[in-house]
Amino acid sequence: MKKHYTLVNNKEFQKVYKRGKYAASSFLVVYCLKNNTETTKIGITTSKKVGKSVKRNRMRRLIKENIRELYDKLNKGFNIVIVARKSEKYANKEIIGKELRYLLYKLDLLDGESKC
RNA sequence: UGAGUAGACCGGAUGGUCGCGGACGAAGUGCUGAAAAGCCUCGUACGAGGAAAGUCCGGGCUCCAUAGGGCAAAGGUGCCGGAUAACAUCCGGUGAAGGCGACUUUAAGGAAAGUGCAACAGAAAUAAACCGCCAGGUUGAAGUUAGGGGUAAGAAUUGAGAAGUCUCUUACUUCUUACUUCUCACCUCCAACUUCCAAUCUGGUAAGGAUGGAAAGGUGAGGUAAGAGCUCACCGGCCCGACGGCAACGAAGGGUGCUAUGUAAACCCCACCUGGAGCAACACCGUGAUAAGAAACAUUAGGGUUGCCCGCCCGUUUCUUAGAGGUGGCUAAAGCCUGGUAGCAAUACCAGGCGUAGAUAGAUGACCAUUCAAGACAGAACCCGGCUUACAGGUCUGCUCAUUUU
RNA sequence: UGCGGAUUGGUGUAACGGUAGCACGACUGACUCUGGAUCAGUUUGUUAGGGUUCAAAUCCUUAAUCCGCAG
Repeated sequence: MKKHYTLVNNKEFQKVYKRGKYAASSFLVVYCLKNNTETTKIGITTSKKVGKSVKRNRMRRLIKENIRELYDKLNKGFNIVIVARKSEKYANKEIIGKELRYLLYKLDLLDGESKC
């Protein structure tokens, strides 16, 4: 995931929160909004509710790792924000990946082929 | 062998595939650009901690103020010596407390400069005199002794008188009176003395008195009217103190019967220290993204509000206000490792070597295999020195105590 | 990142270093045919650890949680 594909400014995040669709599960919340370009930009936030810095970093890395695999399959032209809700001790890549794919499919961002 | 105590160290390892960060190098007329350079691609080595944490202290660095120093305020520190750039840190020592011991803990100046506070309880709280104990006076009560007076009764003796018995006398008996002696009861007066008696006054005393954190040295003996350092012995205290130590302080010895509670982490006094703000500081380049408010226009359409309704939100242009963004600061530093010298040590000096993350929404992850003790606490954000707090487990060393054997 | 403040029963709040109080709750009983109201009673405590003090909610210190302000 290269740098210029990530959301940076607080304003962009606020736009997505205000005007976008969302879908939630027990671990994650995904927001999305059309941005009228050909690239998809992704932002990840982990609030302090998740835990201390080690837990927050762990959740962010797991989400990143999953996004790295799914990035090419996503429909283009969206701003996506992924929020981590809570961290479980035994959350690993598989569980996060399942939920992420389910949520993206729900928002029509993912083709039906890779649905699980 | 067991129990304990002090210190040092480690904080999963190895290999493979994919991925991330900055650095260095290389190639390509691939893209942008006038160029420098940047992006893209490939390769190389490197890439979180003992606490990176909390932000509790101290500094470097930057800006502001002063451009000379002092005072006050406010805050801090507080046994002594040393180390250090500095410190509330560290090292060594002193005193005190705890432990059989190794050892541990210690904000440890001043209470005779002053002010304040000490609830409740208790007789009394910083000062004695409520009870008690003792002595003396007064009064009362009781008792004892001695004396005086009165009333009533009895016994004995003596004297006198009268009567009776008897022929008379003597003698005997009875009665009355007086005196003496004895016994007993009651009343009264006066004196003296006594009291496991009571009241009150004066004085002595600090032994004893349910309390309290604290009651003004403790224990024992003598002493005393009762008591008391009143005296003595031991212990404790205070003062002086040869001598030792740079100092805190220790201390042989001598003197003194000893009047002075605690609290300064209450105010305070004394000594010393501190100008303020912080890398989101600051410097440079720079632009028209964005936000807020006002006015005008358009529309009741569409979208969002996770299924429906109500309600709410979302547009364009102009003006005003704010100033976004990027680069540097940014890692070579009071640095780390090894050895030597000085020092008990903290540490200092010398020599050699290494010079080791630098992100900017924030880089360390995923999967597989092997192995073991099955991996805790936890993620750099300008940088150092400390402190504090969290932490699975493991390794090593010194010392102490107990038991067993020799 | 820096600065400041707070923490007392279930809730809101008092308390000079000296017995932790008040109101609303909750529970129990009485009254009532029953409930409400009323009356009587009970329960629940200083964020945590250490220190100073004879004695800490209060003073000092270390930690935890929460809130606010600046940029």
